[in-house]
Amino acid sequence: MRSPDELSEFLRANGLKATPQRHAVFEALHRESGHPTADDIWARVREQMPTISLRTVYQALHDLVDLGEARIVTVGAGAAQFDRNTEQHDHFVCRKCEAIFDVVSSRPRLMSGFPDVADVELPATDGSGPSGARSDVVEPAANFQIETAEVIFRGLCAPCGG
Amino acid sequence: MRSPDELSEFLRANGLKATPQRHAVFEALHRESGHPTADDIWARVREQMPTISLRTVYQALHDLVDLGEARIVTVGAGAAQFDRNTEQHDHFVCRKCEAIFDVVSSRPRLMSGFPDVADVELPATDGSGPSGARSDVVEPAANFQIETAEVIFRGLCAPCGG
DNA sequence: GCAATAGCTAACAAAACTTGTTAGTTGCCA
DNA sequence: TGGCAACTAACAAGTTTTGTTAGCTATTGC
Repeated sequence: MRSPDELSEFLRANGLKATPQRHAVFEALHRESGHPTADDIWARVREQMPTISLRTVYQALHDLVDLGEARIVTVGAGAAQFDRNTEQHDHFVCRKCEAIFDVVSSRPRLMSGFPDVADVELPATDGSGPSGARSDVVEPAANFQIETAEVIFRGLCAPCGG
Repeated sequence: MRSPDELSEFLRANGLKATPQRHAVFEALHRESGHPTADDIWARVREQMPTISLRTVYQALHDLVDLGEARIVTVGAGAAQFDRNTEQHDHFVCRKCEAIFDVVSSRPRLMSGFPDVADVELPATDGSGPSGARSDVVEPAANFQIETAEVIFRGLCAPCGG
C-alpha cells in the first residue's frame, strides 16, 4: 500500500490532483475489510470527513480503478464491490452469507500458460448476432484475443459450514 | 429446447401454472440471440402479447432460473443478462463491443477434476472479517466447499479486431 | 509566496434497473 | 364446472449509479 506521499506523487504523475478526498477514499479502501461497496467506503470516509459526497467517493474509486490501483468485483446483482488487491487472483462467493473471499494461486494451477492459452473453443453462441435469430456461428479461437480471465467459485465458506 | 407441451408439463410438475406469459417468455429467451436482458425479452414478447408487463417478464425469467432452465450472467454493471444455455460453459466478454460469447469446453482443459479441486489456496482476504481492520486470515481450503465455478474471459472479439 | 487556471467537489437531479404491493383475473383440480 | 390458489398488470417505490453545474482548491508559472 502506498504511503500518502507516494499516493500524491502517483496521482500527479497521472495528471490528477492530490486532493484530501482522494487520499481519504484510498485509505478507506485499504482499511475496510473484504470487498467494500462505494457506500461502505463513504461511511468510513465520513467518520473523518463528514461533508464528502457519495458522488465524490464514486468518482475517486473509479479514478483508482482507471489507474490500476483497484478492481471492481462483479459477482452478482447489487452494488459494485471494490477490490484493493490488484495482484492476479480469483474469488470465492459464499451462497449463504454472500461474502467474497480472495482465492490466491488458483490461476497457475488451473490454467497452464494463461493468458497465452490459444486453443479454447470460442464461441458457441454469438452475443451480437442478427437480432432475429439465435446465432450458432463458431469462430476460430485464434480470432479472439484473450487479455484477462477471472474465476468465480461459488459454494459454502468455512464459517457457514462448508 | 422444450416443446410447448413439454414446458407446460414441466411447469406443472414443479408446482407452477402453465400460463401464456410463461410460454411467451420461454420462447423469446430461446429466439433472442446471445444473452438478452429482461428488457430485450420484454420487447420480443410484446410483439405477440402487447399487454404483458415488464414485471411479469422479470417474474417469469426468475422462475426459469429457479427451475434451472436459465442462468443469469453477471459480467459487469448494467442490466442482468439471461442465458438459456444451462450446459457447463464459460463466457468471453469483448471490452470494445461488450458482447458476451459462450466459451465451451474451457473448463475441462483449465481445471483438472473440478469441482473436486481440493488444494486451491483460499482465502487471502476475508469478506466478513472484523469491520475495523483488514483480515488476512488464511483458512485451509478443506473448509470451503466449492460447488460451482465460472470463468470470465475478457479481451477483443473477432469482429472487433481481436 | 501569489495569482491564474484547470481540475475537483458538493449538491441536486435524474437515469437505469429491479422489486414490492395489490386488486382483479385465470389456470387447475376435484 | 365451481372454487381457490396462483398469476398478471398496473402502479409505486427502492436501490445503485451517473449527469450537471456552480463554486472551490491544488497546481504551476512567475
